[in-house]
Amino acid sequence: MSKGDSISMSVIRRLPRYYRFLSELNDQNVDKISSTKLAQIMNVTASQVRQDLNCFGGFGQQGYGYSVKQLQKEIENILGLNNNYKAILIGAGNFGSAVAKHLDFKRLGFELTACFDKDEAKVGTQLGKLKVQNETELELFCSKHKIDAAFLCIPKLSVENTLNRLYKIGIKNYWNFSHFDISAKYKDTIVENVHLSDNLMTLCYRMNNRK
Amino acid sequence: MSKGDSISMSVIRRLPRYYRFLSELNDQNVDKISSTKLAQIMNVTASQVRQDLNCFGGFGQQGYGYSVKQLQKEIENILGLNNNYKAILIGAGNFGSAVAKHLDFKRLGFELTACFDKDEAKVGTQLGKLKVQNETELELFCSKHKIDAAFLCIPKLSVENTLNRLYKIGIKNYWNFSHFDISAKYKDTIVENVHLSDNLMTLCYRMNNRK
DNA sequence: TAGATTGTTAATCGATTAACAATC
DNA sequence: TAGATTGTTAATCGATTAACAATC
Repeated sequence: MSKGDSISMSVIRRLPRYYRFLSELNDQNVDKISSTKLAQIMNVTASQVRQDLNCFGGFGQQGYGYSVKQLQKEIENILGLNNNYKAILIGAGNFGSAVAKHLDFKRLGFELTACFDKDEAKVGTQLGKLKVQNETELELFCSKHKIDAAFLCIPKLSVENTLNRLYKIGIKNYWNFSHFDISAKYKDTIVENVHLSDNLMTLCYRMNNRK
Repeated sequence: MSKGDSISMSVIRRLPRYYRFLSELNDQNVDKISSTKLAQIMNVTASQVRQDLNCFGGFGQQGYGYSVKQLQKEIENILGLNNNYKAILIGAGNFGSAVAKHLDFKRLGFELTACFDKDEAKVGTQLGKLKVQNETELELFCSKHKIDAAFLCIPKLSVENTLNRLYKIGIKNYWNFSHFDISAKYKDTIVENVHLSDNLMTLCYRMNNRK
């Protein structure tokens, strides 16, 4: 794997985990680490650590290891966490509120700029630092602000309609909490799905099949 | 792959998705489906569908296909969704509440029997059908009810302490929303992690690397 | 220099896809 | 019976691990 080749999703999905462990090491004032030690802490093989990192560049130094601070910074850049992508949240229900209030978007590459809901009762209420807006104002708001992504915390049946509107105004990156299969129907989109119920069913399977 | 061999996690994690699509087909009163058509709908290969299903048994009929209703039922049993595993939720914050209120646990193999929080202000408040209990009553409650799993919606720093208590009373199956690495430190546990922030960073990476 | 540890190539392992004989 | 589609084996592809020469 040489730089420039496209990176496999297996590697990409491991990056946030490297980033987290490196941040922790940095907080503990560890300043250098070898692939062997990092692998131990993270419960993976040293080979995998070196292979993964070398997809993006030679960040280490033979005979020494990796500088924790530098490596953390490199991964931060690879992930693009400094982008401050402008995002809007649709759906201020249970999950929408939890997401809005709980996550530190800034540190994750995003800035949450607005929340929308179609329930009149929710419109105008405060959600963290934001005021819930009426979903009818979606297009107007987005024409005023350059929005990069939408977090969809609405029920499956509402998704298609909302998606048509978002897609039309050029918002094509989604964080999707519903079971609506976005990428199948909307081309040129980037979708990350959160399927909590699939996850819970998997737990059920594994409990059911404990040896 | 013959029945009895242990199933790979890749296959296991696809089961809930099969289950969802089959449920939908069944709701639409479709009563038979071929691996080819199911594969089309789900955007996978027909080979994969047949290989996956045949890990568990020969549920189809040559020249005909699969009975939707029967296949759905089979996967329901494989996943163990009729178990009604008794679960408790720890942490009635943003995510804990959303989880408690939003998910239909019964259909996912669980029954949520209690919620705990250590914040006195939350104790006694209503969370869906449950009343939030003081976390100090954890052991007492669990000694009275046979609890199978715990949903951990508490911050990383609280996890270790709570986990010690749960582990001691024999609760070893966890749905973990924190970044605390449970399986590394607690043996003989089954853990499914929900790492929302990793997921969001992955979205960031992919936006950042759009070709 | 000697020791350590990377970057990278080669070997292995596992997962996905293709092919087709079995059979409804 | 002929057509369709499974169950299953074999081929391919990709991801992980091992090994080691390069080098700090």
